[in-house]
Amino acid sequence: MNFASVNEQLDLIKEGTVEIIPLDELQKKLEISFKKKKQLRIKLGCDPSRPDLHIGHSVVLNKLRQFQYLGHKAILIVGDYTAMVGDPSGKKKARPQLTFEETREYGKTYFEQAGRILDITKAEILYNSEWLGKIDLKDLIGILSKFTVQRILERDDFTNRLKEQTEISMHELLYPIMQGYDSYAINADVELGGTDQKFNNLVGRDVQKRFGKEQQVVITMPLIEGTDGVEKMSKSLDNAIGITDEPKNIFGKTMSIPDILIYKYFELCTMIKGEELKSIKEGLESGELNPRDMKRKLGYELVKMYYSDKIAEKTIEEFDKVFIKKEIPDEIPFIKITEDKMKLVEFLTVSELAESNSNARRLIEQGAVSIDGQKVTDINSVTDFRSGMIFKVGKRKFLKILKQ
RNA sequence: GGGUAGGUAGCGAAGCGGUCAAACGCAACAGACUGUAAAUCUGUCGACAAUUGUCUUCGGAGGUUCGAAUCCUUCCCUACCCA
Repeated sequence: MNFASVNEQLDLIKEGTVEIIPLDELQKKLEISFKKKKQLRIKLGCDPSRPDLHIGHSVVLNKLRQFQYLGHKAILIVGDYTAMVGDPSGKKKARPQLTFEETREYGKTYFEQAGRILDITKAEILYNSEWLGKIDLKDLIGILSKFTVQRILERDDFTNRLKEQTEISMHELLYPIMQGYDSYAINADVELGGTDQKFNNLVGRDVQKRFGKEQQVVITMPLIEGTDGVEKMSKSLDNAIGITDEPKNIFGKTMSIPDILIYKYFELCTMIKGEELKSIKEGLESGELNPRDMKRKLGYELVKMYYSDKIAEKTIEEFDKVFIKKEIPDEIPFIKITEDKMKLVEFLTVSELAESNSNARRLIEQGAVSIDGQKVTDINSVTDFRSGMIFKVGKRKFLKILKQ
């Protein structure tokens, strides 16, 4: 294994990070690793309950990939133990407790998706039930006695929640310690995480210290805003660009982000680095580069990352066709129809172009529905089906009729 | 164990006996416009039926009333204070 020089590694690692705590320890670790030709162990914890990854998750995964590229060992920890215990912290609905089988299944999905970014074959994959499951109450009390309530409550989240009077359940207080114990159990040299994980990851350092191990370095990465430009990217807020989304959706959603987010996405979600990245930043700031064009490029890069350059080109073409030239895309989903005619409202609902009959009527009233380019505004209209007929609802829903 | 404040549509948050399918904000959807699924503006945003009608919703279950999200009983859940 040949490593790049320590300084080269450091420069690359620093890119895009928020904090490296502490930086000099990282340098030391890299020096030792370089001398002894020994891989550093880079830990990333993943939550098996939500296996749909989006490009917000990719920020940290990209960093992990970079470590792999530099020759280090990526270690993915699946938090199956915590998932099996079940986290009831959602306000009203207790999250369902996952079974062993489910955690394995979700874990698998996670690796499948993370594998689009990482070289999963070279990563070490561990389930924290392996060691957490063996801790009995006596051990746990021993571990807990090394921490104070004050220390755990220091965390901003908890302070805020106390202030805002939202509940904090007991096990949430334990989670940082459990996560920290993972670092101890696997001898992590570095732990990666979003800035929201800073506290947890720092507790990892404490646990390692208490148990007489070398402490890990904590690297935090920014959280990115979702396509709305305001809230943190998250699937439940419906502002996420999923890495398994269809190409046209990855591209389209990218085109819908506010201009201020363009650079951030380039920096954190694509593989563009160094000079090229810098010129994008400067071009956008000076106004030399048209934000629209940069968004196109961003969308292209993202589709390329998760699919291929060919598909990315095709996606751009289709986008131009539909949204700029207002034409019909090449590939349209189709529906097989046996009836000769049907009320339009009813058809829109059964074909799922509209959610309900009421919704279908609204869409027609709003002029959102057209058949073969002819706008339909009569909510009582009856459609005679013909093979090849094309329905358009709103800007981006198309459906072709195949008569049988 | 005692007390207090609460649980309202995807979220946040009004309403506190009829004019409540429920203000307002955000999100979402549609239209216009454009540089794009950006910004801005306009409209829509429970379901069914259609031109203002019916049905199901305001933590759950009962009850009072011509009439309840609004009052009563009871149960469940949450936060805070006291013990």
